[in-house]
Amino acid sequence: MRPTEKPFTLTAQKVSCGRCCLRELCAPIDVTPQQEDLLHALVKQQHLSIRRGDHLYRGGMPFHSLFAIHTGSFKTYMLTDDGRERVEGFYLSGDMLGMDGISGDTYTLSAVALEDTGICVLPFHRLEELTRESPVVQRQFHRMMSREILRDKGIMMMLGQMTAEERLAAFLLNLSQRYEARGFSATELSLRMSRQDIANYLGLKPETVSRLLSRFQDDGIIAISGKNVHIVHIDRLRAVLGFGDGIYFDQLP
Amino acid sequence: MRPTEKPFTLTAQKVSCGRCCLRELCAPIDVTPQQEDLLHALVKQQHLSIRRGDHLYRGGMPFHSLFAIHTGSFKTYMLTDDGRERVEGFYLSGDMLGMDGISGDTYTLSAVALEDTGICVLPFHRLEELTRESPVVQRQFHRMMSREILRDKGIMMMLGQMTAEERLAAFLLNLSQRYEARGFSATELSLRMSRQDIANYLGLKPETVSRLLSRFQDDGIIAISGKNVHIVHIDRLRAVLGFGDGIYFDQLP
DNA sequence: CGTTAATTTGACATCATTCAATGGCTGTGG
DNA sequence: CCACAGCCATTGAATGATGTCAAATTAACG
Repeated sequence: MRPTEKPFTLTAQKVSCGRCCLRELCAPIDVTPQQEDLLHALVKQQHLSIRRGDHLYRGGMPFHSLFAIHTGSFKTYMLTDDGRERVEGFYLSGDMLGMDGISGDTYTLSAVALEDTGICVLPFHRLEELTRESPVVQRQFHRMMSREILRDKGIMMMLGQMTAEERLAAFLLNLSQRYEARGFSATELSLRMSRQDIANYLGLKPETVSRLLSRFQDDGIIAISGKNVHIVHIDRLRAVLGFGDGIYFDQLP
Repeated sequence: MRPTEKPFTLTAQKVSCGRCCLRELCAPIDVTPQQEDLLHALVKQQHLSIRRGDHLYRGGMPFHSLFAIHTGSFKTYMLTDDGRERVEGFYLSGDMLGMDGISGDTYTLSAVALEDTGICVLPFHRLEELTRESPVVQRQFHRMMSREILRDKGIMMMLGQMTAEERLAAFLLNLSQRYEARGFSATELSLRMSRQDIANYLGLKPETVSRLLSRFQDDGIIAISGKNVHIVHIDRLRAVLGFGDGIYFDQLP
């Protein structure tokens, strides 16, 4: 029926935040080399490799550390009382994971690798010590947490008042923006998550996501080849959102 | 058509966190009297009265302070690009406002008083100083921010996978829980916000909220008299939610 | 290469919205 | 105190978007 498009490849590999996997803690203010050294001292001790499908942490596990994604991507989800899962977010290289654990002694969400990944471990008590020593690091850490709050507000906005079509457009544009910030192409997306995960995240059913992707393709806005999505007309995708640029529905530019 | 029920009155006035309006910063761990004095020194300098309908802050205003609600209630909302508003939350006495401003130099949301209110001002740079001096205060502040994140995750869960009926039940149960924690009746709610605000918050239309309230009343679960809602069978209201107790859709017990 | 799971697509049902009309409350000024 | 205006809330009927169920196709993986 619909022609199978040629497969796409990602065009670059480097993370935008220079030599640092602590994008979240460094951005948007440039920290001094000295402060960056402090942060690196924090993380360079412990690295972990998590294979696709394995968990970085699970809800209920004791909380000790935050994690910065060095390479790869994760999804986080929350289990409902009756055992279903609710996808909370997708995290790419440079993103910080584990902030859901700070308020209690345990993690609330679960984080599972969408591909083979490398992550940096930040013992939280060390980070707290560090923030007491350096007001700049403290401020950055607070900004990071507040940014997570804003991101969630943005998702709430999406879930609360966007149509299915708008949600999917916002999702694709958000990914595009984040890929671009990491040095990948903004128009050739490699979706690491299943349609079901996307649907769950957007508060929709997989069938709806599938239908909408097909509709976008029929309209010539995107071209799909399995997990690869080529954004043909990013302006028309933005037009689907009307005025809502998705600036708030965001995970750090 | 439906009989007008007798009006209800709230049964108590006191805030649960003793002499402190900093519920969020004190809970759930008991701070020592000494630490509490520190916190009080923070806030006792500045108090504000905001009248019903007036704004505590607006999106775009420069961020300097957090606010603890002493008496009264607020709603927060975000303006969309085309001028409509999206209600983000309702805040009661003891709740903290303004955390949306930490990540930038300006507030992102706007906060408007739903009734005449009294609030305590916490200059953020003072709070940051304080957290550098006291690891306990620091931890509490981090918990508070993380709790805001969890709360938002809970709302996302609601918006993402609950039906309209479940959302309204969750909303009423959440309010009930929070009223009770503040020494009010858990079954006699005085809704300070309009139906439109409720609908907006829940991602629904006012007509739907109105219809569902009527249905709950017809079913004998609640009794409505204008802005006063009497929960007749709180267990049946919980049953509407199935297993989801709304434990995550919460604003500190 | 075969088995299994994921995705796509169609037909239909359902829930929530939209449009429209009525009724009730609140605050204001005479 | 009453009357009026304006907004908010309720209710009904019809529409439309998204979910449900089922089947066919494709992709994933050992």
